[in-house]
Amino acid sequence: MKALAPAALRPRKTPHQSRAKVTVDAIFEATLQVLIRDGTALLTTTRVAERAGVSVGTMYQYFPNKQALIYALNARYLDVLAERIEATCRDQHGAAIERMIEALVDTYWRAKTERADVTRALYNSVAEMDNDALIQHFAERTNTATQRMLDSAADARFQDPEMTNLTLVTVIFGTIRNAFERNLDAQAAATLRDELVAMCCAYAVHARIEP
Amino acid sequence: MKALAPAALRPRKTPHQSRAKVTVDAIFEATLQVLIRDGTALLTTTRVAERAGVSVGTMYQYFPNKQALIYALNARYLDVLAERIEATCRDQHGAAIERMIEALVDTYWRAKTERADVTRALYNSVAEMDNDALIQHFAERTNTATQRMLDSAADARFQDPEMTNLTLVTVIFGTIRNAFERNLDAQAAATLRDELVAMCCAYAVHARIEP
DNA sequence: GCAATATATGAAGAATTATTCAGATTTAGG
DNA sequence: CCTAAATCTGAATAATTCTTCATATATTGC
Repeated sequence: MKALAPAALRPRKTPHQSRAKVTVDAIFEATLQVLIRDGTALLTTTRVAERAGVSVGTMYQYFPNKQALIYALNARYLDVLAERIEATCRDQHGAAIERMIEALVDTYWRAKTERADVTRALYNSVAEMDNDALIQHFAERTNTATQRMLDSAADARFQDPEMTNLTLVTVIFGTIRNAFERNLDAQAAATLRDELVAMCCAYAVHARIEP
Repeated sequence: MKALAPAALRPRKTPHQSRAKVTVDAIFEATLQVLIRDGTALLTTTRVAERAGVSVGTMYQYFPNKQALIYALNARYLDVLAERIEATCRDQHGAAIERMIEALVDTYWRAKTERADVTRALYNSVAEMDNDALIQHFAERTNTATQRMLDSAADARFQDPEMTNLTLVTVIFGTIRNAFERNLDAQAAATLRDELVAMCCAYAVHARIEP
């Protein structure tokens, strides 16, 4: 289900032996750590290799260039995030609309918050590459999942289900990102989270076809 | 009202003669154009100087380093944006809550959309610097403006005005950014915009103290 | 145990780029 | 018109960094 990367960013080869898988994982983990500790500007191939405990050449065996490495790291992250969202949608299949919204906000909020350093590091890294394809792919995946969930709501049928879905996901994901950037204290963050849920629930209820 | 930049990013000197002002403006404009045409990775000091029609040395007369240049460019952009938001808030002082929200969404949406290439270029450029101070300053300015507007609403008084304000601006700014990233077609974008307004209005009406 | 294949090494090469500074040119003000 | 201050120039410097490749080591399947 991974997004197909642009030619210049596609991995060179996929590891077959188990030690190679360990190596690639180490490289990913090292990249993330360097990104967190030193930031995008200081992310060099040698630094990554050093931290991963491998030589630079090894990195170039799997990634054609530095960009491809960052691209793959983000693809990996978005893949996990999309999976979590899909899981939430499956869990809430057939539930009440308000529970769906609560669960969706909860999942996304947690994903962004629980490792804030990772989130921040990856947000900052995307400038290094053409991330349109990634975002587009992520949007399609999550849209499909949330749409399917919404269509199954026990207590609601919508006038324009596609639009209701688009509005909800854009508001939820956008708001959470913006909240994240504001560095709110725990108190304000928690309240904002609740307000967001309430707001989306009120919207969804109004967007229903009158029962 | 500009944010005070971190020491290492502070401009070296401010132009006094008129030709110097022209130069600095040309440098800013050139930076923006290179950012739009070639992207962050290809933004080099020589390229900027070339496009601005000045020598590299001139650039270093006003900015201690490349980062400072990008920082100043973003500060400039956010300053204009904040001014536009403040103007909108002043215009709507004492109006009905729904008009306020409509106007706020309109202003921010327009600012992001009307020069999408600029918006995109600057979004991508922020990874090159420590932009926390900028975002924080921007948030404070706009928060104050919208709070003052909201408190003056002709038809509403709120239980928790600060929280209502924070929720509204976070939802509005966050949603618009996310919508922008989704590359929606004009049709979907327009509808989403309307839905956002409706959603915020419904929220605001519910957050009122019962009249 | 032995090819064949996969994986790892890291010094060397090539290219790019940020930044400086000593000197030239222009402007302002008296 | 003349001096001091402001502004501009751009070749040279110094440092960094990506990427390659010939060689070495490890693993697999037979």
